[in-house]
Amino acid sequence: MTLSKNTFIGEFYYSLDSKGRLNIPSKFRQSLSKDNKNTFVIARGLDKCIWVYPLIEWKQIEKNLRDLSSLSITHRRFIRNTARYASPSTYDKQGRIIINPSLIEFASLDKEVLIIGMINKMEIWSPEILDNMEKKESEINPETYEELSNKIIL
Amino acid sequence: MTLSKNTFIGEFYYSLDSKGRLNIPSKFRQSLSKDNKNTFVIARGLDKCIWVYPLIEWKQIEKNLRDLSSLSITHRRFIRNTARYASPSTYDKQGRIIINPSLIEFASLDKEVLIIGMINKMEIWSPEILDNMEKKESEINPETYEELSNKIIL
DNA sequence: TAAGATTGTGGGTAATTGTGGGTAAGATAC
DNA sequence: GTATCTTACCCACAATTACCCACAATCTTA
Repeated sequence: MTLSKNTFIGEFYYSLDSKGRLNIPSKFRQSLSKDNKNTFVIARGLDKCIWVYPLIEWKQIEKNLRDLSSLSITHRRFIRNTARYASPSTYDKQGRIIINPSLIEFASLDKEVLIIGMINKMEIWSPEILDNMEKKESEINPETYEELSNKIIL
Repeated sequence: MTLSKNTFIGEFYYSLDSKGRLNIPSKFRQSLSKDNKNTFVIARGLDKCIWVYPLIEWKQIEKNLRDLSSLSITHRRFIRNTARYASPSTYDKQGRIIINPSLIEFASLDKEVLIIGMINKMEIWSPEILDNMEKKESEINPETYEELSNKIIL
């Protein structure tokens, strides 16, 4: 069953093969709308992971980036860092995308890889790296948590 | 008799079979609205149990999560922790959903399972785990009741 | 009370999915 | 122009998942 279009939830352990190919979970493929043209945009995450956007979602980000004024140094740097490492990737008939070597290195990916649904995008992690980060990070800031609990009723 | 739509009350002891299938109580199925498309979303509870949302209820959560910006690390973590362990499950002609192994492990489920109606969702418990928790936890703090009394009229 | 419908539980079969490798077309370097 | 490397496409196969049928126990209804 597919829920909302272009929305991803769940976690999946998949393997990155010797050619740098990674399967997109079937559930994720099914939730994609046609106008994505079987294409994702792959980029550096803000954490030590890879972000994979459906084309449509990425276009929205591009639109938002356009609205940032380059007069601000912060804006310039943000746009540069976001756009610089992004690249499109169409999946093959088996449903696999190719992750380029520089991103594999950035996320320290090995053969076993963890794919996490993050609503508007997916994240690709080295399981070890994510474990370490979860341990290292302190608990979620209580104040922000309060703020979130007002917005979101679980 | 079914009361309000997509609202669950009561408790039921059911069994989890060898394929990880769990029957949804008939009473709960009857109270579901059509637009749920026979689908639930299963997720980690904040306690050591599993939360089962009707599709419609979950979509509201997704919508709220979508409005959080990934620029905030707290938001990212919140989205990750919420979305990661969630997965959709459509029930079969017998009215059963599949609980995936990682959630079964998380909630320490054995064959006998307790399903509790929690108004907007249901909870799935190992009866032993719930007993232990109830024993360990002291009574609900009287002050907390005072605070609640401002929000809820019984 | 008896007959029929509904419900909870179990298992078998067919379709789908994840993964590996081979081959041909295209790009690049010599 | 040829040789080497890269990239996209195709096929194969094992493992998992989804779908179907069966049946006993319970509940409903006439």
